[in-house]
Amino acid sequence: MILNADILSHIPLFQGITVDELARLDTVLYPHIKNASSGEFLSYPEDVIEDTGIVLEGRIHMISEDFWGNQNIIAEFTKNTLFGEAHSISRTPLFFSLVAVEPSNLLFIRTQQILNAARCGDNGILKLYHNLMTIIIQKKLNYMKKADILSRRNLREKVSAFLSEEYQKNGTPSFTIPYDRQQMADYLSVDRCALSKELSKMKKEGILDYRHSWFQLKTL
Amino acid sequence: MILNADILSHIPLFQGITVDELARLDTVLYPHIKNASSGEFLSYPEDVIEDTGIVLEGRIHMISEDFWGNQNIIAEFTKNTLFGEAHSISRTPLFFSLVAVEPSNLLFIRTQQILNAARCGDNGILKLYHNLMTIIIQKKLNYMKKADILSRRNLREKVSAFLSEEYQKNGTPSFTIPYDRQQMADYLSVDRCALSKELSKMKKEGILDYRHSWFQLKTL
DNA sequence: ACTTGTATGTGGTATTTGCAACGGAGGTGT
DNA sequence: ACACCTCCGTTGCAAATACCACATACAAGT
Repeated sequence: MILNADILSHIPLFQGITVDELARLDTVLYPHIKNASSGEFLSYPEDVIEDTGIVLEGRIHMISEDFWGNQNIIAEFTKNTLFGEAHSISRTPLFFSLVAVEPSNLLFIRTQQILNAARCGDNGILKLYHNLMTIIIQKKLNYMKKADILSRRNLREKVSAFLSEEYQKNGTPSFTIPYDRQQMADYLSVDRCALSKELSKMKKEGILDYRHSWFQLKTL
Repeated sequence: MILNADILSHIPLFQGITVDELARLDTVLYPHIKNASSGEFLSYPEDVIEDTGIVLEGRIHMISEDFWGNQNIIAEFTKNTLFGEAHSISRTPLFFSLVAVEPSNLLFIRTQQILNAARCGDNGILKLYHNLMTIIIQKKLNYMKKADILSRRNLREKVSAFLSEEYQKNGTPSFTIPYDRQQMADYLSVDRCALSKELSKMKKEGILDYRHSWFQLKTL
C-alpha cells in the first residue's frame, strides 16, 4: 500500500481520513511515487495534467515565462503541500512550468477519481473532496490578498496593505512576520533597499515601529 | 418558489441542474432575494458570512481597506457572477467590504447547505458542489495570473506578461483584448500615460504592433 | 578576541513611473 | 459643417524607485 498513514498524517488533504478509508483510497486514487532530481522539469506550459502532486520531501517551483522569455517564480511548494490540483480538475492547459529545485520525493494521485468517486457517496472520498475544496479556497484567498497588495500604486501603500494583512492575521497591532527583509521585499515585488528606506521613513513619521521581523502599527 | 429556471439558466453555478432538482434545491438552500440600493454596504471587514451571493442585476464592489484607511477595489461582480462563496465555506472573517455600486438585485443561498447535503448523495447538490468547485478554481487561476503579472518588476515586464496571457487565451499572436487603454492600465495598476508610452516604445522596437484593443506580438 | 558571514540600513545616482496639460482622431448629434 | 465628447498618444517635469556601494549590527565559529 502506497498511502501510508504515518506519512500522510501531516498532509492537510488527508486530515480526518481513517485508516480504513485510506485503504480504500489506495485502490481508488492510483497513487504513485516519483523521485525528481534537482532541476528536473515535472511539466511544461500547455500540458494538460491528470494528477495532483504532493511534496513529501523537497521543493518545487512554479515558473511562468512570457512570449519573449522573461521568467517569474509564481509559487513555491514545500513539504506537505499540494500542487497541480486546480489544473487537474479543470483540465485546462498549464500556463507555467513545474520544476524541482531540490532532489524531491513526490506523491501523485489521480484527481479526477476524487470527483468520480464522490458521486458514489463514499465517505472517505467526500472528506477528501471537502479537504480539497478547503485547500483550494485557502490558496484562492492567498492569491487574492497578494493581488490586493501588489495592485497598490506605490511602495508605501504596498507596505501598509501587507502589514495590515499581518495585523489582521495576528489580531494585535504588535506581531512578528514570517519573512526576513529580503523575503518581504520579494513578496512585495520591490527592491530590498527601497523597502528598508520606506520602513525607516515610516518609523520616523511615527506610524509604526519595527526591528527585524517584529512590527508594531500605530494610529496617529 | 424563488429559484426560477429562466433566471438561473445563465448562471454558471446552476448549469446542468434539472427543473426537478431545482425544486428540491429551493427547499434545501434557503434562497432569498435582496434589493440593494447604490452605495449600500452588504458586509464589513471581520464579518463571518453564511451565504453565497449571486448578482441577478446590478454591480458589487469588493473593497479592502488597510490599517490607516487606504482603500482598494479588489474585485467587481456583475450580472450572473458569484461573491462570498469562498468565505462562506471557510467561515473565516472577511478582509474586505462588499458594496453595491448600482441599485442591485441579489440572490443569496446558504452555502453550508451545499456541503451538508452533499453527504446525503443528492444528485442535484453534487452537481452544484462540482459547479461551485469549478467556479472557485477559475477564480483562483485568475488571481494567480493577476499576481503573476503584478509581481513583475517594471512596466515593460507587466505589459509583456499581460499580453502573453492574452496570447495564450487566443492561441494566435494577433488578438483583441477585452479592455480599453484605461482599463488595461487599471488591471496592470499603472498610469494610463505611462502605459501608452511603453506600448509606443515597444512598437518602435518592433516587438509588437497594436491599434486600440488589437495587438500583434512579434518575435525578433 | 578575532574572523567570517549574513542581514539590515543608508547615501548617492540613474532610471522609471506618475502626473498634468494638451492635441489629434474618430464618433455622435444638431 | 459644426460643436461636442471620449479615447488615445505625446511632452515636459516631478516624484518614486531601482541600483550600486558601503557601513553597521549581530551571530557563529575558531
